Amino acid sequence: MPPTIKDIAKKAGVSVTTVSKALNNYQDIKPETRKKILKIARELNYQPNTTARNLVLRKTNTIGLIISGLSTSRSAHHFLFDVICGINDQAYGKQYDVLLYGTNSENQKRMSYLDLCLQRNFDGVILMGVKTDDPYVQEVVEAEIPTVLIDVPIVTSTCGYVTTDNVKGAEMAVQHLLDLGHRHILMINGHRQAFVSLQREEGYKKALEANGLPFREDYVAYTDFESDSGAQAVVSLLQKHLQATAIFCASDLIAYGVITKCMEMGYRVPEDISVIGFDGIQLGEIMTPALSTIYQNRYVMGTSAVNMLIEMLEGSEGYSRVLPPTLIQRDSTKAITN
Amino acid sequence: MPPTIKDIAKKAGVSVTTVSKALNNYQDIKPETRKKILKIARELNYQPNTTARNLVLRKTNTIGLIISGLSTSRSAHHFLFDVICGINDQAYGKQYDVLLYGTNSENQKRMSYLDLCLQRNFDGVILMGVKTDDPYVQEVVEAEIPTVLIDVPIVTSTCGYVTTDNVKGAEMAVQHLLDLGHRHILMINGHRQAFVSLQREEGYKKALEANGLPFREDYVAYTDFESDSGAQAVVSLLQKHLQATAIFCASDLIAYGVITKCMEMGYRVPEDISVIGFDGIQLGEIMTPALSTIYQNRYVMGTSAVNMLIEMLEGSEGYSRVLPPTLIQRDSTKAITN
DNA sequence: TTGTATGCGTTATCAC
DNA sequence: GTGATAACGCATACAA
Repeated sequence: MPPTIKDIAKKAGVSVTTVSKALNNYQDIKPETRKKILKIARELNYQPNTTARNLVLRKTNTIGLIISGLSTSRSAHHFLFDVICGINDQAYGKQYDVLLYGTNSENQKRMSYLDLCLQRNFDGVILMGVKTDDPYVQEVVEAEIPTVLIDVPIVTSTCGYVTTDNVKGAEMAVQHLLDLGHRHILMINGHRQAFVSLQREEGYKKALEANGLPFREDYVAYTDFESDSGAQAVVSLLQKHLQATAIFCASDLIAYGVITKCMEMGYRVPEDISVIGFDGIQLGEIMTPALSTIYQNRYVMGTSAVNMLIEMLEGSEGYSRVLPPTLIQRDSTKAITN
Repeated sequence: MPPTIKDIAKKAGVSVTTVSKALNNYQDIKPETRKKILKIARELNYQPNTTARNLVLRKTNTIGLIISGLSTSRSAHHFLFDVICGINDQAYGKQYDVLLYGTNSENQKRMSYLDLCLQRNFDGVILMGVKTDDPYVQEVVEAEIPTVLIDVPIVTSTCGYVTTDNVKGAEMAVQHLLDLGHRHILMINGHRQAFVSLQREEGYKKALEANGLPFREDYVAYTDFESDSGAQAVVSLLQKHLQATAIFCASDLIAYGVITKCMEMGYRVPEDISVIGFDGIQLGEIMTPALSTIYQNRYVMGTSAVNMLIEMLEGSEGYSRVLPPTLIQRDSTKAITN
């Protein structure tokens, strides 16, 4: 049994009230008493019981980090890990604990968002990985528990979100290809249940139209963000559109699958076809050819989310924080030659 | 304010005891009473307050996942993420929560292992990423808190560990090179403060000696497991040992750095020099040439750790679980030609 | 089968 | 300055 304030009180010959006050730096305690109490606490190696503390203070100082699709997605870690690091570091600095809770679309049906949060007594939560048609997307606004969403654009008095400017990022990617002279640019998107897919497609469209080019639906294919499905998608897309000279991929992993498959099919990248990705994960540097891509700062997404959540915990309303993407030019894109 | 058992009791016209018992499936409750109570609980959307529960039960059902070097290491996620997924999945299935706690060597000095665990009221902890000279390595055995270490060989009544058989894995890697005819095999190891480095070096040594070859200290260089330092280390090592035809690297990232640098220096891989890694991360498939390596099942390390911890929580003593590595042959190793 | 009383470790109120 | 005492929400020994 670890020592409690009661043990300290007994040993010091004072009441628990006095001990509690001394330990919590109240000013109405005689300096000598405080000193004595602190000394005994140190001797006993006293550590306050967080559970008891949480109960009476009605605050757990705990952030629920709810991640949908944590384990199910093979590719998740490339994106998630840095965000988690950012969250962890920032939470640590602000004296908050992080409870990791991995879930998926199925489990979301079994336990409601509100129930989950109520049971765990989260002060607030950071929610990521949810799809547009996941139950939690609706429930999060009704629950009225301070929540920061990653990459899901919802703002209410208790909900905010942080995301990269995906529209802008996609525009930059496509504009980069246009600047290189490409006119027939395909897009291999993620799945339609991801907000970022919609946004990146919008950016793709905007860039084309800003340059007087038509948006063609049949230029776009959908995948699950993984390399395998990217590879699969590119085959039929390229066969249907032999005039294409460039491909914008909604993730670096898609781009990897696409490039590999293109080479298999006899295309040279970037000589015959330029490919650009999205994310800026380490993989892109390592591939041959090194991948041109749009970088999003995942670590900052994490720290921003924690900061926003804490602001909300202190009374602020939800808002949005949209981070700027960056174009990274490497070897998978090249000016068109003819 | 969320509803409590008191609210239910009032509404049902019974005592809180009855409610508590009904909710916890005690058998000495009249079926109708139970039914009524459950109905009201559902109506109010009652969720038990975990904090209060933890306090009285003296059990938090929470596993502390303490990771040293979570953010500091650029390469961490390749290894860590899968372990975390395994831990999360298994803990979820066994009704345990996972509190993520990232730390580093510095912070370990500021707050002792015991204090950290006492404050958070962890039932048990899974500890990973610690170096041989980190404070927690000593403190973990004194703390007497059920702990499972990842890749740190300590067994006491309250400590166990899970690891890959690194000696065996290294032997397999080196034997693979020997089988291909290589006789001058360099090793680029991780840092000396990692247990796995010591073990992999031992395996390297054993394989050489089993084949009647001498172990030469000057054939081994040390790095921080990252690609950059691998690249750096290989330069001087190769210059000193021009007869070398193969390199065993203690991580896939080191191998990547090594291969890149070798090519820069004009070597062909694997024609002039064979390179094998350790870990089996996705990067290896993507590199050119695709990396031969030793695969360790990180997800199972995670699930095993949770299982072991729960056994210990139920009274079992600490033990060790050593998982088998697998050789993956790809394109970075080749039979010697001369 | 149900209720009363007590305690888990802490903080807060208020009297002394 | 200090100390009873109640309260946080829940579980349980024991009495009824």
